[in-house]
Amino acid sequence: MKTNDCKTCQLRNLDCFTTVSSKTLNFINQFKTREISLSSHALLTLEGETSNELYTIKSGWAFRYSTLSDGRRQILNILLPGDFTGLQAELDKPMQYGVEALTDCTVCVFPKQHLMRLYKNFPYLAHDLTWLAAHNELIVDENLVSVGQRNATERISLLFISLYKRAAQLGLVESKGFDFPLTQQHIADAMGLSLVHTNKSLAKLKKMELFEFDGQRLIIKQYEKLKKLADYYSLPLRQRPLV
Amino acid sequence: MKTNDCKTCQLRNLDCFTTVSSKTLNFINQFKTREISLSSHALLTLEGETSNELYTIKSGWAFRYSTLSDGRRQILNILLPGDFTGLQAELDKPMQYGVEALTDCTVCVFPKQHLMRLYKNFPYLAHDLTWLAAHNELIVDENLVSVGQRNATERISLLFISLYKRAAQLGLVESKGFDFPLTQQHIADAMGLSLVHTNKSLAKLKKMELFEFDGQRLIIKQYEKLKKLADYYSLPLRQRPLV
DNA sequence: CGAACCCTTGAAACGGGTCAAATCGTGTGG
DNA sequence: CCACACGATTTGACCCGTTTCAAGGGTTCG
Repeated sequence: MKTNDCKTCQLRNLDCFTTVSSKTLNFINQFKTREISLSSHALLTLEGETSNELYTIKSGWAFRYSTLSDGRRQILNILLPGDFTGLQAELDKPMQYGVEALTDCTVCVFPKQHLMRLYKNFPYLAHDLTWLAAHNELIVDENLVSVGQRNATERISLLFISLYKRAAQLGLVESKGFDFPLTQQHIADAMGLSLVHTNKSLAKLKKMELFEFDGQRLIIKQYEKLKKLADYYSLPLRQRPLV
Repeated sequence: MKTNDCKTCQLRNLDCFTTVSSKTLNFINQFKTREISLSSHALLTLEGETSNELYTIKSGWAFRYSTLSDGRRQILNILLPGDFTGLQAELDKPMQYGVEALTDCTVCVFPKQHLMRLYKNFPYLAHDLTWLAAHNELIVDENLVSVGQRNATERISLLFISLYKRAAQLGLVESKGFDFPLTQQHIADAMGLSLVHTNKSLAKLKKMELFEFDGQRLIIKQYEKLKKLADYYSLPLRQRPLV
């Protein structure tokens, strides 16, 4: 048994992920070419680089971003364990975005070249991949609504609510709090705000006692109020595939 | 032969779309349950509604949008002929977004229920579907970068450049111009700007002679300057699947 | 002890939002 | 054929949220 065998993957024990047949699991296991360990701030992929690989975050947090030529950076999506990325890019074409680790991460790597083998032999898995691609878009959609229509405090509220829910699904939340590796600069870049204004908006929400930071932990003190402020309407939760 | 036979679909004559085997084409043809004719302003799907269908725009323009409870609306993506939507939503779950026609449209409808049959028997087609889902995300990504990082004139420039390229691919551009059914309110809602400021920014770009309107036609007068202003780096163009 | 990073705060400038009103079609009904 | 309504576009004035500039303080780590 390989040390990094998919059969023993801790994520599969979480009931937010679907279960798959052992035959499928075997395939995933041999489809996976390797596992990467990234330390915080390390880059998984570069903008403009070509990549022939697909990635699943096994542990840790990362983010997908895109920068303009003058350095302005937009964070497109925060990646949590179980999240999948790499499909957006064309084989042999430079990618429009990069992926950077927020914490130490382990990432499972799959070759794009053999993707058709998956589609030919594992239609259910293929269907899952499409689901994941569509689900990723939904998250970007949500971000776009925030950045386009909400003001600073609403955006931050929504970000917190949304990450809270995703973390909770993964069993990362304990007594209303979870490890939160984003700096204020990350929040600013994700929400299309300046650092200074992000700081002031955070201070405002803090004074309203909607949340607090305990070191690196974000504690959601008043979930319902935060939700209302963000005008949040929940995405339907269901089991999601893990590739 | 059905009147709306996929084999005679005009879109397939465009060389921006991949060709498929006649067997596959037959399947697509019978997979399609019906065709919808929408008039301008008509709603294809409603926010919060459940839909068990997938849609391809056959002709006309439409847009996907999401609104907050107080009425603020974000346009997520403009849909042109050949564009595909509906994957984002879960079967039996309410959708987060609606789709509205910008012009008179015809839309091809496929049932989500029988999607697995496609995955089981047409792996290449299944692969195409995933590609389409990922490609859709790329467009939303691009919008998010705009809305998050660019100022008003940059955003509008990018929107025009991006629609120009998409229209050109479809053979809709003639002597630098193409039919442009968006109102200034649409542009505002897509770019996260107010109507008034959109109008003033448009006036500014118009005075710089970067573009002009000739009735409903948008004419790109200085493509390169517009591109530079938008800090545009082009998406790789390749043939794309048409389902 | 300094270097690097992150968070915090104040003051001033500005881009974009809001309010209000006029103009310009374009289509409709009397 | 004119009158009117309605939607879309313009324009001006004012206001406010956010950005920018600047500086200080905290913490970690070599």
